[in-house]
Amino acid sequence: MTKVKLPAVSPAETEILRLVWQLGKATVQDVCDRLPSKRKIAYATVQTLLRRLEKKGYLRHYKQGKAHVFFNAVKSEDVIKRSVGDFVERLFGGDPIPLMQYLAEHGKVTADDIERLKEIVRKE
Amino acid sequence: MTKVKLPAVSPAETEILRLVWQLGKATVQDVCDRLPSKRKIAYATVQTLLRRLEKKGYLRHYKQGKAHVFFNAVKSEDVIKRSVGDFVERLFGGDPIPLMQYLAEHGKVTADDIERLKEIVRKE
DNA sequence: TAGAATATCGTACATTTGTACAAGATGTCA
DNA sequence: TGACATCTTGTACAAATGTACGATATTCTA
Repeated sequence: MTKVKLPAVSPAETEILRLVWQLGKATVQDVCDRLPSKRKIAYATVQTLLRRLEKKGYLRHYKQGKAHVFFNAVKSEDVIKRSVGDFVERLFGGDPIPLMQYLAEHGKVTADDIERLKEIVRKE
Repeated sequence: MTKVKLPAVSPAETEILRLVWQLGKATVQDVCDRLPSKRKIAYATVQTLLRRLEKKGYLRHYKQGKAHVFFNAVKSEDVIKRSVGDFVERLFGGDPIPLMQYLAEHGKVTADDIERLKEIVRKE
């Protein structure tokens, strides 16, 4: 297997990476535009984050006019797997149930949502 | 309200904090002992983490013999709320459902677990 | 085609984080 | 009481993180 371990994605990087996933592909400007208005962060900062994500191997880019268009270079599943795994490990000692309970209680989760989860679990 | 915003808890700190919660109260040694055997980390490092957690306001300690016994100083709920909130925000844009789905698929979650979640949701 | 926009690039820099050694303080047991 | 085992304290330090300025390059547009 050719699985080279990628460097960890920092929180701020994660935030940006997610937006790129969401957009499919995106320039620095695109990402800036999609940032929640609360989140005040300079264009240059977003740029640095994108650069770092590329350097770490999570993104790539091609040029379009003078702008760089970034796009995903790694299955987002993989990033999620690792992030969630890490997170659950540290905060819940690896047990996902307490996290799900917490989310059920505090996230706006409906009975329907749970019903759908049941489907998922059944299919294993 | 007297809610002073506490400094963020770093990942490594979170790991340690959780162990203290689990133990109720704990000396440096106690924490070291409960570390998963995979996790190789020096006594002194654990100590630093505990010191930092205390400085940040998450822990306190009293003395017992020559050792410091650390204990929780903030409702763990609060820490969890913030950590999970942050995490979900960055990786899922604030929507808890995809995370739950991910967990349902990849965590070892049983139908029973889901049933219990339903109870929780119902009670809102 | 010159200037206005808009991008990237190089660089910087204060903090935070993760990790830990060395020295000094303190408690314990023979 | 003195040696031994333990602890805490002070301190260090490299790497990662978050944030961004200034200079330079590249495109439009009037």
